[in-house]
Amino acid sequence: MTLRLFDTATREEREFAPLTPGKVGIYLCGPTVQSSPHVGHLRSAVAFDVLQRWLERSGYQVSMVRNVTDIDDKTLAKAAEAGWEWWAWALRYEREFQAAYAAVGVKPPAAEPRATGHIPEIIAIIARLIDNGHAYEHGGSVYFDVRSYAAYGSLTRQALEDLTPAPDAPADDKRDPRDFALWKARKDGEPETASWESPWGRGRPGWHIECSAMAQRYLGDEFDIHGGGLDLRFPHHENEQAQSRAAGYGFARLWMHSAWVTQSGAKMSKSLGNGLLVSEVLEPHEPAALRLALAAVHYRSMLEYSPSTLDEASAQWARFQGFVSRATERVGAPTSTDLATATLPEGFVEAMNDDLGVPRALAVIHETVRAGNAALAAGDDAAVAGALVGARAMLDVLGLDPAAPEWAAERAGASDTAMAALDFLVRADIDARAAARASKDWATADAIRDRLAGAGIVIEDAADGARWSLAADS
RNA sequence: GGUGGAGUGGCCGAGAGGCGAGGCAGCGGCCUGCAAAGCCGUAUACGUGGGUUCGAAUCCCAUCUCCACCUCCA
Repeated sequence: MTLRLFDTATREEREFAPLTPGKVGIYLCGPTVQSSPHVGHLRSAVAFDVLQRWLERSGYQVSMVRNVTDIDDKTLAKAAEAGWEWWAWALRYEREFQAAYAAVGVKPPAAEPRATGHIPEIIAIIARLIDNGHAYEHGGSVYFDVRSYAAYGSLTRQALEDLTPAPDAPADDKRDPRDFALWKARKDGEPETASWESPWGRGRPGWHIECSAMAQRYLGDEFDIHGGGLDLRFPHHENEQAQSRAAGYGFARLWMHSAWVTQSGAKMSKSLGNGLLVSEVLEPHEPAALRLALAAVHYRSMLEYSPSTLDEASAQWARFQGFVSRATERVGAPTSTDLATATLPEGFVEAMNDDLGVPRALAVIHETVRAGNAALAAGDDAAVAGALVGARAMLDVLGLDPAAPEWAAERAGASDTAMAALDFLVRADIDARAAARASKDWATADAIRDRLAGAGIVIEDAADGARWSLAADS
């Protein structure tokens, strides 16, 4: 069975066939870096990170391009208000986004281009659109002529006459009120550094044209997948597609859109004031639990976020972690080759191939972990080893292998040497407790356990002796 | 007004004509000195009203409610 993906443009699942065999080019709309990232931003990033990991596991070489929109009206306005240079303001938030992505295990993209670094490419496309009659200049600004392009509205199935006017310029300046800006003439009061020379005078690019230019620069005239949040479909993606295709390029062959995070049914967003900052969520919870919570729901379904969401994810994460560490202690860690070549359960593969069915894939992982835990209790080491390899390989596809370096290090928040030293100290207490238990001195044994618990160290008794671990953060 | 999406057990969430996904919480049991972890078991679930069908959460009709995009938005 091959991978099938839901194409938002045709609204149906389609068999995925890359333009170039063995390779996949993906353009993902990244953040507009004008304020701190919230949980919703991470959901989109995690969803496409899982796509990348599944494609890679399936043998493809993936070029993921995720842009940074580092200039726009809001960035300029907010920076001015704060007395910052706009570029310093943008970079500050770009760093916050990068840190947030990294925290939840999103792989760094192959390219992370900034809009302001691609002015020549942007100008070239605009010039081409003017030449072929799909764009026109007025007062130093350039607009896309929506009526010149018959397919306008096709991505989102909207008729031109049903749309409300684009508000990015006075209607008088445009041939049609729904025309949108490709190039914005510099306005009085805007910083000199926020404008560039162009055939139409100084100015800066419109939002949509940036993505058309960067996608083409890194992925070519036509590429496999364009992704982004569902809220970008219109006008952003509709306009991107119109520009690029009107300019004569094939552009994206398939569109994927991730749904958003809701709270009490309402979309999480800054403008509604219900945006939950990543920094707030990560304060009491492990990043891996946040990633699990965001990945666990199918990417096209709304994800209802509540205070218990992270508690539940933490519990699941502890279950995965517990099995992996117990099983590893018993049968040893599989080699990276074992993990890379492991045959994944059929149910898992089918679920992932069916438009990334992570919820069903997760169910298979739970089944594997349950079988592994049972084998652990039964002393069936061969079965334990099999379950360990399988579970880790599947979890890795979701970016959630507990033994992967990013999570293993995060868990302890300490280096290997510090952990070894801690183990040496705790071991003495465990031995003392074992002696007390041997002589049925339960009071002493419990006192030792309680004392360790007070220090955040959890003791678990097993048939072959006690083991310790650090308590979960939450 | 236009274009879409959603209503599933206490909660989160899959599924999309016929064996009650999975997780979290709860309850009972096993294990344990007690715990913890783990395992086993445990649910009159599919917004409402009709209809089609041997059989519907899944199809059809009607209806109610909620959400989103058409402003910046992942």
